[in-house]
Amino acid sequence: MGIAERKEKQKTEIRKMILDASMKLFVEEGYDHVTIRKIADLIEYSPTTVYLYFKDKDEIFFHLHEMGFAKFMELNQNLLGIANPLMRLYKMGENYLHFGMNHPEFYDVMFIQRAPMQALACMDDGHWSLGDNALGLLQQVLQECMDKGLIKKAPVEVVAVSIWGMVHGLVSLAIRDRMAKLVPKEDIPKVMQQSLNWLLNSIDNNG
Amino acid sequence: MGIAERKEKQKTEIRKMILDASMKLFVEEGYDHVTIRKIADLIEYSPTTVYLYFKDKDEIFFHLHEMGFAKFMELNQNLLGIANPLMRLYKMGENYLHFGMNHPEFYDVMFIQRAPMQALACMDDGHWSLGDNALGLLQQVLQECMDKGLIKKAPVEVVAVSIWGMVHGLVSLAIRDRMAKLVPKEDIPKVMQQSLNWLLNSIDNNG
DNA sequence: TTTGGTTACTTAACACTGTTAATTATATTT
DNA sequence: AAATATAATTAACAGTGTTAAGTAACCAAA
Repeated sequence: MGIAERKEKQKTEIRKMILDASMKLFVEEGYDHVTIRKIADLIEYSPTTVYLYFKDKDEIFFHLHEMGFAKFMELNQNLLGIANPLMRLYKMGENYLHFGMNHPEFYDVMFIQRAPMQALACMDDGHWSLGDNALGLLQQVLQECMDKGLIKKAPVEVVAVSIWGMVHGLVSLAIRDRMAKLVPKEDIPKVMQQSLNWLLNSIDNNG
Repeated sequence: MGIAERKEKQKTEIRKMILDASMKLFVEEGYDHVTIRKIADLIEYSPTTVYLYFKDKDEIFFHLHEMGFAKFMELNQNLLGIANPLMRLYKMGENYLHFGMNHPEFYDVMFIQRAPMQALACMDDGHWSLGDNALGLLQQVLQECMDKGLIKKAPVEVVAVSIWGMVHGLVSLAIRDRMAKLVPKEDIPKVMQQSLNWLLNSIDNNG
């Protein structure tokens, strides 16, 4: 059936057009400016056509959220060459902070907005695999650090959540302007770096 | 001028009515369900009347944000009796976590949403005094701990931002459903507690 | 090739949202 | 009582997500 195949191809093609348009609007104008009508304008279809390819707006944001994770994974390729797990842990934190500050829109939809999680809840496998994988990596590194006696022993889940909590807290306070009045805007990256240093130093056995 | 006084009184009375209605909607239905028209319905005025008392919706959210801080300060009264600064620091963290988990809507408008900060930016004194005061308290406690040799010495600003970052991170991840898939919902408060314990233990000199 | 049926897409509309200009009603002052 | 200033309203604009109903395009069988 060559026809069915072609149809399928066209369908995924339009899906891609919609996501590309959403992405463009998202990156250039931000979360709030991604509207169904603007997407439709960009792909030169009527607004209702969008609903033939996606259940609702949340589902589109879910895919943007996935693209954000892909971008983040890409950035984390620089971890592969680092043998020392403690150094790798440090670099992971640095990557996280950099990603959040350099791509606040993506960070927003990945970790702050409710939309993608609501779309996820309406899916067959309601598992947040991308987020879980990321935290899994963190847990692995921590376990390795503990096994080699580089950091103080403690339940990995707790330490992982704590570290993730801190870097997420720093980024989200910053991009939602809760730090600007307290720490001069230009100093924020530096202070974040210092916070990360301080935390990892506190748990370092040779600190 | 008794008339001017009475007028002034009426004006602030209607302002209060608007804020009370907003608060009611906010607490009962959440951030997204606070609309100008619903507020107007509750106070039995037309929607446009709201604009005679508040510049825009963000300004209303700014006041809700302030009410949230008032609520939080109230909760923190239990710190007054604690002489040991390290114990006080611990209780502060606990209060923060409890407040966030028990009043997610308030936490949202206080630390996550952009609206109140935008309203604040349009004011004469664009200073986030409430947030800054809260962090000031944290810095004081930390300084006291360091002076008494209870925790390792480090730049207070850095440690303060780090701790705030972590508790904020934990709460905001939780209330935006980023932890639910990873930590069973009923275990979240316990894990948070453990995270706080772990962090404060890490910096404790007698740990 | 023409008919019938499926699929793809659009038009029109609903029920909302924040916000503003113009208008009416109310209260105060002359 | 008439003129003026203030308060509140109606009507509307320009958006939003989303759905029901109608139209055009394509493919399969007669």
